[in-house]
Amino acid sequence: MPDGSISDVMEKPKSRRNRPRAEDRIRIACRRCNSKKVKCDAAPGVPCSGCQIAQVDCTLIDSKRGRTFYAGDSFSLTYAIHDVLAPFLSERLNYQKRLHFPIADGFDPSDIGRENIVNGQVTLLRERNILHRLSPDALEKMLDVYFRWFHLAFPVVSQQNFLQKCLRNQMSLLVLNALLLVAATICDPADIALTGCESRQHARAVFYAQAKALYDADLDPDKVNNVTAVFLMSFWWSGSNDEKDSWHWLGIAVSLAQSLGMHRSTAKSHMSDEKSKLWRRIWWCIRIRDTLTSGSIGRPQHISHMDCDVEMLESSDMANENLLGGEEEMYACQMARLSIIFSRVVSSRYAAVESASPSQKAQLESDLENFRLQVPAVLQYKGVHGETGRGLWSAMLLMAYNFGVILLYRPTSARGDTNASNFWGDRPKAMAAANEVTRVMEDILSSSLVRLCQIHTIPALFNSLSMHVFSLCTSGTIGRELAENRARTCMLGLTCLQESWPVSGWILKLFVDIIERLRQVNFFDLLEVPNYDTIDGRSY
DNA sequence: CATTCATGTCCAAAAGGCCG
DNA sequence: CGGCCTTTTGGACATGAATG
Repeated sequence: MPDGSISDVMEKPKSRRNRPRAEDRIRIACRRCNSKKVKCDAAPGVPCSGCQIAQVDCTLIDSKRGRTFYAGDSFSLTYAIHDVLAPFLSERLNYQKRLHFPIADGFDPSDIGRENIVNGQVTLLRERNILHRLSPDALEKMLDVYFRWFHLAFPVVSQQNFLQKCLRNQMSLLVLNALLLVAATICDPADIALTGCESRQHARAVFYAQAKALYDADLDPDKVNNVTAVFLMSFWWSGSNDEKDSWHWLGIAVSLAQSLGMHRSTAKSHMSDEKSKLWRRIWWCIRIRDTLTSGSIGRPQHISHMDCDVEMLESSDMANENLLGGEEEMYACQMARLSIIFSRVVSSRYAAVESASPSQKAQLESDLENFRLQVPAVLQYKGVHGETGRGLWSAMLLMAYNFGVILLYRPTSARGDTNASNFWGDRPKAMAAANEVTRVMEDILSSSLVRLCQIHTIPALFNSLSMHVFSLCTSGTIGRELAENRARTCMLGLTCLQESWPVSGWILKLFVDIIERLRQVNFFDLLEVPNYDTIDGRSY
């Protein structure tokens, strides 16, 4: 054996690569060589020897080098456009009547492939070293919290179906983690320990990281799962410089949903009744959240009313989700109705281009009033019951309603040109709404259910706070006293809310900082701003 | 300029096919 | 079934754009 000497064998584990001469490497290989992973010698205009022998067309691969493409940031968008939207559009031509076709269908839950998908998801998380699994007890507890306190406001998953899949270990880890992110946000402080995390924020971060990794890796072929998960991820917002905030994830949810055609009626698409209902619920949840988010952070709405013809959400759509009373059942439907009006308030009053006419304004006013009148009796606010949580849904609805009222009526500074500012502003109505929000918050605070508040409580409170500060600057002694107390209640509410929603904390801090600065400049001497920088979680 | 990272090439080992 | 040849595939390393 002339060659197989010992030294040869010893060499093997190290590097037995004889410097590949960079010279004979070709710039771009042809398709065939590329797929076969063999050396290619194609020159411009001349087929490579491999293809010549095989007598096939020698075409160079479509290289991505030299193109401006940053995969990380826009990954989600890339997915939405290339993977979902493109096939949708290309098939659209021969698809006139039916709006939804099989290509958009997700996997059947009973699919054989489901196990592999779950395994693939676990593998990815393990590789990234971020796999965090809950004990069966903890999982059950968190799911319970989710379905008891969140699901009815945003019924984006089918409870029965999901729980069954959990038992069979076939649920999408993507959806599960997004769901746990929400559960960790609103669960009882005592439950956090069950998850094995140090704090609520830690738990939130853990579940978010897992969901995001799974989403980015694009491991779940079920497109509806992706929509659902991304929607739930929009409840994540870590701080003011987090680019991937609620608005970002919502935008993706909207985009993915629209590319599936969720914004269109499914009536003519021969879809199963159950699926049709689920789609309708998901779509309305996205819409509700899109308008409320837009109204609170002042960015444009993703969804245009004109593009949608999904039937209004009805309580029958919520069917077979086990309901305790009428209140929960009606909540989402009422929010859906409100979101339509809310959306118009935002787009007509706060559009970049002013176009609303007095009659449109009057229409909005009467629509809001009528909305309140038609709210079913079970959802009319009659206080919050601390033990059972009864009344919380009514409270949330009332908050959202008043949030809309404030947005519609809040007066603008009288300094500027008065024409434009007086057109919309109606201070007494805005004040009344702010006071009502404050009263409701007071009830919630004394019921110790703050952590269960929906996220729109924050902008509602914050807007009320602004109104109180407004009257603080302009009222007489008694008015000031009242306004001061109300402002304090709002701040207390916002402070408590930050336990669940960190956004609340930093918005409040920003606000307090600004007021501090104004005081120093002696614009007006304001209320004592309590120091909320450090919160011990108990005694406020 | 150095570093980082996704993308691309192609070596070499494994797997597959065929024949006597 | 062993030897020889072809095809497939894992993965080391090169490359170049983006970024520090």
